[in-house]
Amino acid sequence: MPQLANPLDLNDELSYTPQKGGLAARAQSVARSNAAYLDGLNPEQRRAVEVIDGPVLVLAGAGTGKTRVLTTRIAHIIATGSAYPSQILAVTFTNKASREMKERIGHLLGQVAEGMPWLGTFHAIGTKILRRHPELVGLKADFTILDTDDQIRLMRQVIRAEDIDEKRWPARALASFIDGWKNRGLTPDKVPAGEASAFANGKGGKLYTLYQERLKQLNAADFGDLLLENLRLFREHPDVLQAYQERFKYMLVDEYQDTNVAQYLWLRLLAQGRRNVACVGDDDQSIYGWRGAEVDNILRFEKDFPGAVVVRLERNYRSTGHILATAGKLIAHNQGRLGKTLFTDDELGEKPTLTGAWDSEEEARLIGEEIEALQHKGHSLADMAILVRISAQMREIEERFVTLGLPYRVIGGPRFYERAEIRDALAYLRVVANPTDDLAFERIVNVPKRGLGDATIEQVHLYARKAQIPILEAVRRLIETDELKPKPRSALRELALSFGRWSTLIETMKQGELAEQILEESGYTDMWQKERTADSAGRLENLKELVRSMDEFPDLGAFLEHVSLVMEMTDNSTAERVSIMTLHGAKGLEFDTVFLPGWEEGLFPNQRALDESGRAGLEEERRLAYVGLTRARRRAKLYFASNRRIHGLWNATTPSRFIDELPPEHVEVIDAPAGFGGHGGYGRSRFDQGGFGGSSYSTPGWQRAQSQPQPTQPAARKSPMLIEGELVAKSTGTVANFNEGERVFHIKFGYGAVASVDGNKLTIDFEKAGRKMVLETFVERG
DNA sequence: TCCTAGCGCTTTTTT
DNA sequence: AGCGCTAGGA
Repeated sequence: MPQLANPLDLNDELSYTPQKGGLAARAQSVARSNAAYLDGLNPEQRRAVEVIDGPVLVLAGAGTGKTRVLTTRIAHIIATGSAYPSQILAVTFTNKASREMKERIGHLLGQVAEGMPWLGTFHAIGTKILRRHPELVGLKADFTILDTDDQIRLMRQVIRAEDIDEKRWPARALASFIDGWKNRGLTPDKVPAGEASAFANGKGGKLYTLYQERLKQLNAADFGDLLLENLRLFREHPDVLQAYQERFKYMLVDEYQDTNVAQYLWLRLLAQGRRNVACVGDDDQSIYGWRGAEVDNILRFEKDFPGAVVVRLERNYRSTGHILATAGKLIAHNQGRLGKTLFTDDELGEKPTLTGAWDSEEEARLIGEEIEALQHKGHSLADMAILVRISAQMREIEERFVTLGLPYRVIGGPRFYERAEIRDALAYLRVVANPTDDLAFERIVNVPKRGLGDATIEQVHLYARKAQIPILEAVRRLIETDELKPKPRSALRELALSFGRWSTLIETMKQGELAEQILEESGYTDMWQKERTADSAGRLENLKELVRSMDEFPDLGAFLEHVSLVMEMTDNSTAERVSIMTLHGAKGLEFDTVFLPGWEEGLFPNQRALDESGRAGLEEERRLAYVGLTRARRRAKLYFASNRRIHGLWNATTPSRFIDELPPEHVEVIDAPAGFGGHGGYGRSRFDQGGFGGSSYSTPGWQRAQSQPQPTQPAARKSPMLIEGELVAKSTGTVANFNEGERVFHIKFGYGAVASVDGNKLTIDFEKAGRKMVLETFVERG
């Protein structure tokens, strides 16, 4: 390799000699003593591990030992002395995946894999590279990484500066345009003209350019830039690219089906050097098309790398036979697959079950009952999960679990570092660590309230712009003049002095302690203590947790870097709980029992996915269903409800088309739910109806059935339906079909007049609630 | 400058 | 229904 000047001199690590007793040395001795790590691999896995030279594509179906192959392959490369750990590039999508991989490599080689500096997420590795050559892309080494929130605030500024109506062209929408472009590796000059003008009457491209300029002024990069700027770096500086191509003797990529264009280009540039690249993925589990992932990347791997070895992993070690057959039949309905058929030697096991519920509340109740039943049989709650299509489904399930006292945990809810109080605290710390971080400063300049309003902020902003200096510096200068009104002036002086003081403390104080002092002296803690709302105690608790976690890092800078790249807090709670999460969140996980509620048209497949992406959207939804089913080791339990509340309104729903695509011989249809309304069957229900001991008929569907006819509900149910029929017959009566002008009564909105009729949807002018659109089934003649 | 009533939106989520 | 944001008034 050519001699390169700093910081391109990569020889430091390339000339590395294995330390005595270090990772590589140990691994080599493992290899010499017969490569025990290869034991237990099936022939395909073994091939995926042992073919280390040249391009390899591993098509790894769900549960076929993908992670094992990846980690063993790394171990093998090291153990055979083919490369040092520091010469292997291994990329994942999530921090979780890279953590897991680090751990498992450590296990394989008998110690923690600290010697793998280039194992990480795309973004972490992109950042690492950028921090080595920041000046080549117009940044400084301490550049700030903006999260989505910062990003949108900055775009809002840009939009306002251009005098564009924010109502019509919200920053959020611009953010998704720009994100989309960055995902595709497009710098402002490369965006197709048509797309660039789609936003804000032709100003989209200009806004993108302005936004990028602002980022550079602020010495900041957003998530997209972490990769995009790498691409620019590699393209504009071939010597740098070459140095990395030579450094990375072997490359491994996890979840290759999820790569977007930018990531693909990045990988391709690096892999063009030695061509020792192994991509592992499953086209059937590609569920991130909506955020730019290109399944095509996996489909065209063989074209990009002629002569690539393709290995299919189809032996499934996770699920029992019926489950696998069900999932396999479902996914076979997709076209354009690379085509894998999973098989297992495991027993057939239990058939997946399908249960129809009256409404979503009953669905939640049935799930709760099933969980309790399993629990009584000795199953652990930790081995069960409920996988939903959208987060909104979680609420009813949670409510039910709270009623039952069933411990649960929601995975992937609002994230710790995204909570307002945490972001505020972090903003203080960011300014202390880097006084030029304008966005952070602006965030907390008036939090807690210091009597600084828009007018003052605007004034400071203007001054800073004119003088080309950071805002905090502008504040320092302005308070020496008499341009500010006395009150804001003294407030700003106080704040500037505080920041000056805190900055000097960095050297001497441990970061956690410093944070505590800052939160105290700034009045931030006070602010929440004074506000006695329901959640203020929780917020103070979060702040404490933040301070506590900070000291695990060597210094403030390391902590902040961690926060911006790893937006999650490690959850150490080991308590035994049922997990509730979205199907997306479940990828890569597995459970003995998986509950899959909400298999209804419109919800799953999701109507919006269908509307926006048509057939491709439908296929992605189907892959999502496949992912859901294949999470189950022993039991998969599917549910659909006939009525579901959407945005507050009850809607009649039909079962998902995916249900019809399941193989009947492998699925058990649970007939009438064990207890319409709770316990026991028909007779008991009748008894309950008398109202003794509290009626368990509390579902809206039931209440509705009691109050009015249900002409739109097909009489599909068996015994419960009969009861309902009886009740329906007893209640008011006539088949509802409303005419304009008719006076009606709605249980919630009261009396009103029908303004127009559209199928079963009525637009009604309510006397109290105004004009609303409601379903016909919710009103009666008044 | 701060507070509040009203309006509009609402899939999935990582980094 | 529920939330967040904005505009407009005190």
